[in-house]
Amino acid sequence: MPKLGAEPIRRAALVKATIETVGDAGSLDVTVAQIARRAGMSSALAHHYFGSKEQIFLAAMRSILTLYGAEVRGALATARNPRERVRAVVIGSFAAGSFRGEAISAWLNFYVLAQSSDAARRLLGVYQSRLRSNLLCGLRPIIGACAETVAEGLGALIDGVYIRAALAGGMLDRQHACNMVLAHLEKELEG
Amino acid sequence: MPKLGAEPIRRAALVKATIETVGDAGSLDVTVAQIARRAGMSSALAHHYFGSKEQIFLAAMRSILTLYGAEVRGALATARNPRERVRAVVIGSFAAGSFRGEAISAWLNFYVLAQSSDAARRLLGVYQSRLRSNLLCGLRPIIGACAETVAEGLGALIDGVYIRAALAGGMLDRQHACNMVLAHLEKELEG
DNA sequence: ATGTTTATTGACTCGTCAATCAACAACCGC
DNA sequence: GCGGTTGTTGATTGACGAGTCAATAAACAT
Repeated sequence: MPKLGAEPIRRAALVKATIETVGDAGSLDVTVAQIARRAGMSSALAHHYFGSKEQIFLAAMRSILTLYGAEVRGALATARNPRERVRAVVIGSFAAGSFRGEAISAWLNFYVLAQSSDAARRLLGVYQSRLRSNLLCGLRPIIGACAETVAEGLGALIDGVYIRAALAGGMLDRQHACNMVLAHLEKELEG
Repeated sequence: MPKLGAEPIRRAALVKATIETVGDAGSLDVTVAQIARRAGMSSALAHHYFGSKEQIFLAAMRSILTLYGAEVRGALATARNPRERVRAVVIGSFAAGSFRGEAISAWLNFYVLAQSSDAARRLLGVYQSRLRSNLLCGLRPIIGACAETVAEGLGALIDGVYIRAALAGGMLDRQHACNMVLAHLEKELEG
C-alpha cells in the first residue's frame, strides 16, 4: 500500500527507530532489519532510502546533533549578557530532548563510531567546535584569557556527566546533572 | 611446537592483543581471529583458553582495571594527609600506564560494552565505587558533608577528560589533562 | 615403551546479516 | 487506459565470523 511522498516520512521513521534501537541495545551492533521492523517497513526499504547501514547511522547522528543544536540556540535566545549566555549553553546541553536515556546511549555509541568512521568524526568535530565557540563567546568578556581553559573544563565535564548518565541508565536526574555543571561554572567564575 | 606451562603466557598475550586490537580498530567489532593473529596463535587456541569472545573482552577489561587500581594505589602510598590523598587519586588516574591511546580507546569501548553486558557493568561498577570511595576518604576530612558532591564532579570530570582524549587520539597531553582536573579540585576546596 | 595430559591447528559447521534483485502495487500526467 | 515514476517487499546472494572437532605433536609420568 504505497503512499506518495513517503520518502521524508520513511527517512524520519528510520532515524527515530535507529536511535531507539541503538539506545535499547546499548550498542551499534544492531541489524538493519531490526531498525526497519521498528520503523514498520522491510529492511530492503531502509537500504532503498539510505543506501547503507553507515548512512543510516550518520543520519541518526545528524538528527541528534541538530536537535541538540536547536536546544542550545533556544536557550541562548533568552540570554541578555555574557554570563547568562554561558549558563544557557550549559542548560541547553541538558535540555529534555537531548538528555534522554536512549539519546544519551546513542550519543555514547556515536562517540565510539567516531573512532572508526571519518564521517562520524567530522560530525562530532562540528559539535565540539560549536560547543567550544558558544562557551568562549560568553566566557571571554568575563574572564578574557582564561576562557579557553574554562571552556575546555566545562566541555569535558558535560561529556563526563553524559557518560555517567548513560551507565546509570536514566536513573540520573536531569536537573541534578545540570546543576552540577552550573555549580562548577560558578566556582570557575569566582576565581 | 608445544611448550608446557603455556597457558598463562597465552592468556596474557591474548589480553594484550585484545587491548591493542580494540584500540586500533576503535571498536569492539574485531574478530577473534584478528586478536589471535596479533597474539601469534590460531583463533581456535583463543577459544580453547577463553571459551568465548566475551570472556576475552572481560579478561582484557579486568586487566585494564587492575593496572589502573595498582597505579592509584601506588600514588596513594606517598600521600601523607587527606588533601594529598585526593590529589594522589587524580594523579594515579592519569598515570602513564592507564592514560595511553589504546588503553583509553579500549576503556571507552568497554563503557559501551557495559551497556549490554551485565558482567561488564558489574566490573565497571567496582571501579566506580572504588574511585568514589578513594576520593571520599580523602575529601571527607577536609570538607565533610560536601564531599559527596565534589567526588561526583571529580569522577565525571575524569571520565570526560578520558573521553575527549579518546577522540583526540593521543594528541591530548597527559600532564595537561591531569592538571586540568587538579585545578578543578583546588577550586572546589577553596569554597 | 606406553599412556596421559597439555598444546596447537586446519578444516568445518552453522548462523547471521548487509546488500541486491526481480517483481508487484499504487499513483500521476496525459 | 497507458507509460512512467515512486513505493514496497520476499527471496536470494555472498561474505564473514563464532565456535567445534578431529587430528597431530610434544612433554611428562611410570
